[in-house]
Amino acid sequence: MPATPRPPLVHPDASSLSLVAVLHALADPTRLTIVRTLRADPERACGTFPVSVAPSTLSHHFRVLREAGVIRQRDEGNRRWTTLRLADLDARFPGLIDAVLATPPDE
Amino acid sequence: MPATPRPPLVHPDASSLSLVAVLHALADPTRLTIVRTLRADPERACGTFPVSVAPSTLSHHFRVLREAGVIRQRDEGNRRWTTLRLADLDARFPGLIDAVLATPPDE
DNA sequence: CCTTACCTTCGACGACCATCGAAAGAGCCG
DNA sequence: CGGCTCTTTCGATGGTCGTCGAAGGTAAGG
Repeated sequence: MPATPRPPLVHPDASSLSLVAVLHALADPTRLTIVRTLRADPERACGTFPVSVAPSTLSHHFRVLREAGVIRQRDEGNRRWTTLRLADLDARFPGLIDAVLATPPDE
Repeated sequence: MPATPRPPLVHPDASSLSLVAVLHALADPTRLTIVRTLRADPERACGTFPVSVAPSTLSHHFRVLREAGVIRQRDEGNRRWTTLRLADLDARFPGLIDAVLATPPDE
């Protein structure tokens, strides 16, 4: 039995993003840390984020962000690379992600 | 026993608003309708919002918005008037509330 | 004083959420 | 093949959320 390849990641279209879903995805401290980290470093592997939660919990947060359209992920070998969908977000909700990212942490 | 007057409403300072709390307050369809209605009409009584939930549920949503610093409420006679804290929000999170309000409903 | 209007609080209920550990899949390398 | 790394899925758990109805309290007016 041949090994099945990784199932392709699903990402919502840029034009179909839901405001409530995006706001909900951003309304969590851990996910906000992920988004802020991604702004500084455009592409990171999953295991390299400065968050203190279990790997399975981190995977859950990536799924929430991905299904809301906040991040895009692609597989390369053993790693899953993550990027911010900055242009898509700004086209759909102009100024929103900039306003969120302009606020420093711990405030 | 004399009747006790209405307890004063508590509102967080403009400088102490939490980004996560504001995003969470906005990440709900009913509360988003309240905020959008308030943009068109600067001051409304609680019972005059075009939402289809029970009065007790509406009261709950007002509390979430008020404690996050999104709205301000004042009592006058029997009615409770609600306003958007637009200036406070824009001073604390520049562009955020504008970006949210720029997105039309049902999108 | 009694009634009506307005809004809130309380208690309850079902749904969802953030979190974890255990297990497993896919890829890479010796 | 065998082991190691990276990441996900599954099941469970404790907590929070949105919702409602019932009850209550304040205000205004007959």
